[in-house]
Amino acid sequence: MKIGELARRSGLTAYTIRYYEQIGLLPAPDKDASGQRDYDVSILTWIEFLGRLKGTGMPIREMLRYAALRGKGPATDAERRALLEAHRHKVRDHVADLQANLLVLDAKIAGYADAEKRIETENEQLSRKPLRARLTRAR
Amino acid sequence: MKIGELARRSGLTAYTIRYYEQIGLLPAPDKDASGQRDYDVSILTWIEFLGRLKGTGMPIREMLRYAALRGKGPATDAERRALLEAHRHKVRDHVADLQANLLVLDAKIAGYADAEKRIETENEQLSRKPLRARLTRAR
DNA sequence: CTAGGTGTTCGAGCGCACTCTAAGTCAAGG
DNA sequence: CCTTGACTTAGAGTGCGCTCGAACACCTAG
Repeated sequence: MKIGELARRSGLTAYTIRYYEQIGLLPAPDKDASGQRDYDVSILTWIEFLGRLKGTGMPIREMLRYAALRGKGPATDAERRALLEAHRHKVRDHVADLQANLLVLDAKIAGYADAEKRIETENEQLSRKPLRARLTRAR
Repeated sequence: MKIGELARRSGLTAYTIRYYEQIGLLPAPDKDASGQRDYDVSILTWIEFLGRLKGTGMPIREMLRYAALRGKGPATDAERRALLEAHRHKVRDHVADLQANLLVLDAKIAGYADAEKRIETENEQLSRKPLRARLTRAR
């Protein structure tokens, strides 16, 4: 698989794929006779996992640590697991934070909704008499 | 209140406070005779609210839109409310996303845990005989 | 009177994660 | 053959949100 196809299939741009390779997040693939990158499909699994880490806000530096451990083989399993667990903790905290902030946001929105209602009520009260007057006059 | 105290009380740095003022996120406060910023405590409420928006990932550009509406008075209430509601939607989606990614992370971690258990079991099996042998010899 | 601490402005610099430009190579199709 | 399009490299540029440096002004305590 050449870089263009990998880009299409992974959702990354070719630029990003080369960048990830450059910083060591993706392993350097084999190159064909004319120097073009030739990827194995298995890279997609790794990219997808990286996407999960990124999707949970893991900075690239930390993904690099994980990638480095992975490169060293199964002896690093425990360390990798610890890294993921630590990250999971952070993400959970972050989610809790978001939810707390959402509550405040909800309250603020509810405040606007109330204000709107009060104004509607006032308008009703203001228009009740003129409305009747109009109807009366209409007869 | 001078900028240093506001920094302490708001959690922002003085640098950030000036920056926020510069981009229009904070209103320009009165200046005293020698040109120093003199803040009203009420600014703290606004800063705290900005913190909530930031805490939910709202980009500064959007906070600026909100701040601008706020500056135009209560006529913009409906628009402000709409802005907040749209943002709330995004945040909720984001939280859902995070949680989905967390599930994948959990599965990955569980995978490491399983691998570890399998190895422990193997070690147990490998060490069972020698262990007994040792205990037997110890008597 | 002077040293230290806090404030001022303006513009430059930083860390992150890409994103793109330039100049060139190469394979396949018309 | 020649064009087209996908690829290659090194390095520059972008957008975001700060963060800091330099040079200077001012107040307060010793």
